[in-house]
Parts: sequence; C-alpha cells; structure tokens
Amino acid sequence: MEEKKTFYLTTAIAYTSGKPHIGNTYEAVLADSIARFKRQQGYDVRFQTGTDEHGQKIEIKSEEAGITPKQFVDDVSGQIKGIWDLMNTSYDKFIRTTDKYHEKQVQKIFKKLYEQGDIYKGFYEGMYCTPCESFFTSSQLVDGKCPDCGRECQPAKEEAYFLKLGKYTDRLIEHINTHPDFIQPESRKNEMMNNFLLPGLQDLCVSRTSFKWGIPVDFDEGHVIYVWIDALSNYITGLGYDVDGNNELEYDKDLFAKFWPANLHLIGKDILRFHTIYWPVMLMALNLPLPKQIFGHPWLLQNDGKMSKSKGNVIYADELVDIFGVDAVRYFVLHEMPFENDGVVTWELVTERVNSDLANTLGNLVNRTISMTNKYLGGIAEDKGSTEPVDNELKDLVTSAYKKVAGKMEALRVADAITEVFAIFKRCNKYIDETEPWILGKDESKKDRLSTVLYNLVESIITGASLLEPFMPETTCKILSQFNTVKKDINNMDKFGLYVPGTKVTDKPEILFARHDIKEVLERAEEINVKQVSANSKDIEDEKVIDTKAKPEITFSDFEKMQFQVGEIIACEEVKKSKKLLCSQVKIGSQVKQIVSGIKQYYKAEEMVGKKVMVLVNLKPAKLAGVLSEGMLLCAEDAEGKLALVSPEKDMPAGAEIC
RNA sequence: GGCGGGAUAGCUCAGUUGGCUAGAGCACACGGUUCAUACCCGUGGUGUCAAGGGUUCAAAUCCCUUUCCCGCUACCA
Repeated sequence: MEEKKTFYLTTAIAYTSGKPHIGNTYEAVLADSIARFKRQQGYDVRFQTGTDEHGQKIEIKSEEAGITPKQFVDDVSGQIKGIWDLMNTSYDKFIRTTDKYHEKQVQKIFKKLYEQGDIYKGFYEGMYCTPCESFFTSSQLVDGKCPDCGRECQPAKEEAYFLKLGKYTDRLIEHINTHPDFIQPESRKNEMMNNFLLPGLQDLCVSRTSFKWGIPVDFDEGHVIYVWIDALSNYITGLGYDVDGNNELEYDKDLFAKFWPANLHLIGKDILRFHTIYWPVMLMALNLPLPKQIFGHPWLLQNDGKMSKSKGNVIYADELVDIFGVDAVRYFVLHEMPFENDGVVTWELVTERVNSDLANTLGNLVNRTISMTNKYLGGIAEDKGSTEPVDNELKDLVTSAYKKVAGKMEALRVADAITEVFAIFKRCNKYIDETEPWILGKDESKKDRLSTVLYNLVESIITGASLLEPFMPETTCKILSQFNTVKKDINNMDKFGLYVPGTKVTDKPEILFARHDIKEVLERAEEINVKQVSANSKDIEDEKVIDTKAKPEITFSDFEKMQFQVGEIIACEEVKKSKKLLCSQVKIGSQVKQIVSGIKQYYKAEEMVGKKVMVLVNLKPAKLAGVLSEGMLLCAEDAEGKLALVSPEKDMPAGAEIC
C-alpha cells in the first residue's frame, strides 16, 4: 500500500480575550476550505486550530470579571470553538495553550534552548547611562558607550531571558531567498527582509516577571515564558512533539514524524513577523525543519473604519449566520476576500452577494432544473443520445473546471477558485436559454432531445456541486440529495455522464438560498446593534478604566526633582520629517521653550496655539527627528493610545507652578 | 524619515515578458424569455488607464518628476 501524501495546515490560534468577530472567523473558514480541498484530492490532511490563552491582558480581564484566569479562558475558548463549529470547520485538532501536555513541552523547549545557549539570561531594560538617565539597547550603543554623552553604560534593571536571533539570521535570510514561496504574499516578504532581517535582529526578550498568567520558567521562579514562545510552539506540541522523545504517550507518537514540517501556516498579516522570524529561529535552534509556507492573509474590515464594540457595529459570524445561513457566510468571506488587500464586509454587501450569486445564479438554477425534470420527464432525466453542437461548450467547461479550481487553490487563490466553480452554474443558465426546454416540452417528437438537455444540466450541476464541497459543504449535500445522487469523485471530474440513468429527482425542490430584502436585513442589523450596545454597556464602563503596570514607589524628594509649570503655546508647527511630531513654542513665565511632542495625529498645529498646558520643564533637552526639544507636554493616554493634553482646570497664567 | 505597494467604467477590481477597436463582476437602462426564488439570457460606456515629461514603429504596461492613498518600520522625553 502506498502511503498517502500528507498535508498539515494550521491557523493562528485565537487569543482568548473575547468573542471573535467575523474577521477572525474568516481565517478558520479559509483554512477549512483548503483542508477540505486537500482531502478531496486524496491527501492525508491534518488541520489544527485552537486558542492562545496566556498573557497579562487575560490576567487583568479575569481579575475585573472576578474569576480566575483559567475560568475566564475556559469560557472564551468555548465560545471560539463554538463559532468554529457553527461555521462547520473540519479541524482535526483544537489545541489550547493551557493544555497540560503543551505547557510541559513549552517548558522543556525553553529549558533546552537555555541549556544549549540559544536562550541566555540578561537584563530587560538594557544598557543604562547614569548621567543621562537613559536606557539603550546594546545595538544603540556607539562603541559600547552612550550614544549621547559617550560615557560608559552599565546593564541595569530587570532580569530576563533572551533568545539569540543573530546567530540564525544568515541562515534565515538564505532560506527565504532560496524558498520564494516561504512567505506569501510576496510583498510581505519584502517587509520582513527590509525592516528586520537585513538591518540585523535584536535579541528577543522571551520571559516576563511583571505578571503570573503564563507558563512558568521551571528553573527560575518568578519568570513566565513569553506568550509568543508559548503560542508558536502549539504547531508542534499539537502533534505530540517532545524535546527528548520521552513523552508520556498522550499523543500518537507517529503524528509528529508524519506531519512535520507543516505545509502551511495560515495567519493574519499582522503577526507575520512572529511566524517568519521568531518561529523559524526557534525551529532552527531545535534543529527541526521549517514549515513549507506561511501565508499572511489580509483582513476583512467594516466599511466605516474600525469595528468597535461601543458603537455596536461589530459584525459577528453567528449573527450573519442567523440571517443568511452558514454556507452563505462561508461563501461571502471566501469570495469577497482578495488575495493581497483587505476586504470589506457590510450587511449590504452580504445581502447583495447572497441574492445575486447564491439565490439567483445557483439556487434558482437547481430549482428550475428540478422543476423541469419533474414537469416534462416525470422526474427522470436520461441521456438519450440526442446531442447538438451547443452541448459541447457546456461539457468542455464542466469537465475542465476541476483543473482550473485546483490551479487556483494551489496558489491559495481561494476567491478565484470559488469563482471558477460558479462559472459552471452561470454556463448552465445560459445553456437553458440556448436549448429552451419549455419549447422542446411542447413537441412530443423532441422528447429525446429534451431528456438529453436536462441530463446534461443535471450532470453539470452535480459536478459543480461536488467542486463546491470544500467551500460550502452543506449546500453540496443539499443539492446532491435533491438529485438523489452522491458526490462526484475528484478523479472523475474530467468525465461527463456519470449520473446514473433512471435516477429520480426530488418531487419538491427545496429553496437553497432565500432572497433577502435589503431593508429588512438592515432593520435586523439595527436591532442587533441596539442589543450589542446595551449588552456591552458594562464593558464600556470597564473600558473607561485602565490598569497600568505599577512603578516602584518614589520619595517626596524624587518628586521634588521634577518641575512642572503651566505653559502657554504661542506658536506651533509640524515637524516636516516626521509623521507624529509637532514642534511648539511654549511660553513659561517670561521665557519661551521649544518642545517637540508626538501628538500630530490628535492635534493640528493651528489648534495648539493658545492652549494652556502642563509642562515638565526641567527635563534634559533632546533631539527628536533632528529638532531640539526642551521639555515635555504632559498628556493622558487611553487604551488605544489616543492622547489628550492636560490643562489646568481653571485659567492660570503661563509659568504658574504645578505642585 | 526609511523600505515597499497602489492610483484603470458609478462601485469592487483583472490587465502575464510593452503589440489587434482597454476587460470582468456588481449596479443601472433597454430588448428577449417564462421552466424557475420578479428569475434567466442578450445588448448598452463619451473610461483624459492620477498629472506632466521621456524612451519606442508601438506604453495602462518601461524610465524620470509631481500629487494623493495604503502597508511595514523609526522618531513618540
């Protein structure tokens, strides 16, 4: 017996901070369509997905909710799995990073890398220059000395573990250059090369001491393993990988040997860096082969910019499914997502696609074909051999469709692949027009021709429905059962005429996809929005509170060192070389200081003028983007990083001391 | 600021190494048809191919300049 070829693909594991919106769900559906397609092709497929459950954010959220982190992630992970199941994703393995075997292996991996010197203990903050009171990373130092004053720097602050990236950089660059498909789409490859690899990599800090909710470093109490080391490892721990080969058989031992290296890591474009740099380095350090391909897919966004819970305009997969059904949503996300640019999702667009492609083109085709078969032929369409030249066009298109679909899928052009399938259905509609069965039906002598025409249609639809299975599995089943037949085998896709003669179609064709009225859809969307807003009003309250990491206590004399005064902005202009910086002339008492601040996104230069703001006056001057800054304008920052200037509550003169 | 990618029909976009009157889908209009979920089929664009210049027998496609968008990245005292 010949071994089947294997295909291992993964999604990124979803972070368990909350319910996944349609954009997250897209990735799971995309992966599922690829997994199903590969299975259809005869591969032995393993499809892994799951949840990423550690980190400070979850620790904080669970505290707020008054439950343990584990309780919190159990709940959210369950929700995520529920949506993946709702979307009919056929994963073979749903891994959780709180699974015991995973945690144990991550500790072993960390230890091994430490013991062989790829991870070393260092200091998180970096190099400290006492006179300048500044930290620098080692790469910022000039000849090992402070880049500002040229004096000696000392390592300082928090102990932490680092992963040596430099050691493997050349190998990684070489690998990327010799494997053009390794990073897809190609433009992403350039970003990684130009921004990280070619300039040289700084060692990555791979441990934390500021929170507890993570996998502990088992040989150094207080340290928790960086969440990305933890998360990335899932791709091998989920296969039962064991560092020293002595796993307690929680997994089939053969899985890892069978499926690693992965054929495809499917991830969002935002986490490409972790997958194309840190993950390959980890694997090289573990002396394991690298995955064949990493695809950073674009995002599905909402029209009016960012989705926000507080606006109640987040579109969730289950809400779309409520209205349109699972396969309609699968179809939309797969069809609407381009290869390289972000896609857009709105209620209007979904309605339009469902009506036009699913209800009109596909649903109506199946319906009219079955109706005619019943009306004219008593439900049995057989090939009576009465062919005409026009038939060949249809047959050619149908029998060549699989090849085209396979080509698109090979290139991960899933949207294009699904379009190829629909070309069959469109051609069928045209064929009906060309052959006019309702006219043939009126003439008893044309009965054989009529039967052949309908047979050709049925065969074509069955072929199309079979090809549709990776994308819309339920619809495939529904169509095939209406024709009382089974899926056409992939090896027979180039053959025409396999529908068994004498098969009777269903008496009552079921409507596959209902047409939706856009007004009604929007009304329902509005109801959902209202619900979201009220359901999240508590969350909104929570969002107003921000917890930051506590800094060490300071003495009053520490505080006294800082001089705060009210400043009046008398002039302000943009720093031309920078996207974020504004340069203000600030009147403080009788003197004027020039201060540069990174607030261009939030304030225009004109509107700055005349404002009274709080200024830290005695900060050591520094150059930003080449412009001298002699102090700091104080701002409040929210969770999204938006800034607001801090002003005295009553009008105060410029120069007034703040104490 | 550095690197990269864009700018093509009302909308979303295709246009491979320069080469037949610049295309597809959606929307819209008209015509046809009635088996069907008011569906399907056909026909319809005067598009400055962002602007300007250059190379060429020939440029949406190559080169230069400009404007505007987007991505990654840096500066965020």
